[in-house]
Amino acid sequence: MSLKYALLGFLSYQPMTGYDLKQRFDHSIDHFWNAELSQIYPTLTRMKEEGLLTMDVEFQDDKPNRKVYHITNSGRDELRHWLLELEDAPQIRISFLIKVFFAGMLKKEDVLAQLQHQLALHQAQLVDYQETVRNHIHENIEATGMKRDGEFWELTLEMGIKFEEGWIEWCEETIEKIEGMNDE
Amino acid sequence: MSLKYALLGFLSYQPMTGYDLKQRFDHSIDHFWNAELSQIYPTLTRMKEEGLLTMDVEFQDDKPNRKVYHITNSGRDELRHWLLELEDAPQIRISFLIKVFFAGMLKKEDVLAQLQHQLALHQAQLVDYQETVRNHIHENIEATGMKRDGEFWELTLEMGIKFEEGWIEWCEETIEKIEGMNDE
DNA sequence: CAGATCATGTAACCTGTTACATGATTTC
DNA sequence: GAAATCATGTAACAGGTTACATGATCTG
Repeated sequence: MSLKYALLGFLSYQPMTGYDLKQRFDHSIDHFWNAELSQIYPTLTRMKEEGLLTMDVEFQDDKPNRKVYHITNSGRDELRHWLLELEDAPQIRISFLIKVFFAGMLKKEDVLAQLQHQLALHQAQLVDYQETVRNHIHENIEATGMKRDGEFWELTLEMGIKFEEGWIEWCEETIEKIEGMNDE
Repeated sequence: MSLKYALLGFLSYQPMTGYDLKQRFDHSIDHFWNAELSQIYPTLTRMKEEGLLTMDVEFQDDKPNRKVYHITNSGRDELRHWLLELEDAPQIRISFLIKVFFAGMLKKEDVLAQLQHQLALHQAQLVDYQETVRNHIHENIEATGMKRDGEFWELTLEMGIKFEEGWIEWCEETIEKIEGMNDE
């Protein structure tokens, strides 16, 4: 249940609603984690029941009331404890590689179409990281003055960029190799 | 439902039992996909009901009967169709990066311990790919004579290696950066 | 006038993991 | 004597996605 800890993490910065948290996910950690509102809301409710959060209601006439969640000391302890737990290597699931694995039954041109498509996706993703995501992070650092934390935010972005660069290299190398195969 | 297509892929090579298929998963595609027997068995049953597979029972006295699954023409069509569908960029979930993102609240040495742990895991994984997995693939190519297919099997391994190299580089760079930070 | 933003949720579904059940044979 | 191999499964649970429901205000 990593979602819980991501929520605790953001709430350790400041009290927020579920809706606010979803925005933080979209703008800061989308490149390695995200969640839908339909998952966030019930999770916050459960975390409140567990004593990790408290909730204040801000009444609104025109919209549903804002439910502002605050982290408790117990929540802070649990977050800190989780952050210190050594993490296993992530397990990978890439259905695209299943396609590559069984691509022997396809014509060269069909495999190449797949690879060129992936290449384009990863090139676009890389640009998005280097521009949009990087800007979001920098804006956040300036808006909050959280310089030390910001260094860690940037490190996660660097990993995202490294991933995409790896994909792009592999796609390019693979396209060349396949072009060199004889299509018996 | 990529599991279905991975099963169809292996069964397009030759008829097999669920147990055999699990072994193929472990030895060939574990670095980007895997499944438990408890998921494979019911999936095969369902695929048979869908007409993608047929089943022969080989009676055994001492062990449960072997249920050997064969791919049907319909199964082959569905596999081929899926292989041609352009794939979206894989979505990533790396809980370790949540830890990095919120590492600002930790002491330098605690963050470094995490990173050194990850570094070691990825170094070990890389060696495993370069040795064990590569050997499995080569043995399979020799045992089956599937040279053209084998080229694609190797390409997926190359991607696994590229991933691990990326992780290792990032860990090393990150460890240096963090060592250079002042721990206020 | 359509679509995004704000703001909350519930319900059904899909995928995958863990635990449990059985049991003979082979290997260390 | 313990653990791995062969061979099948079921049941409960966890996590995440998609669809549905509501509704005002703001933006293009």
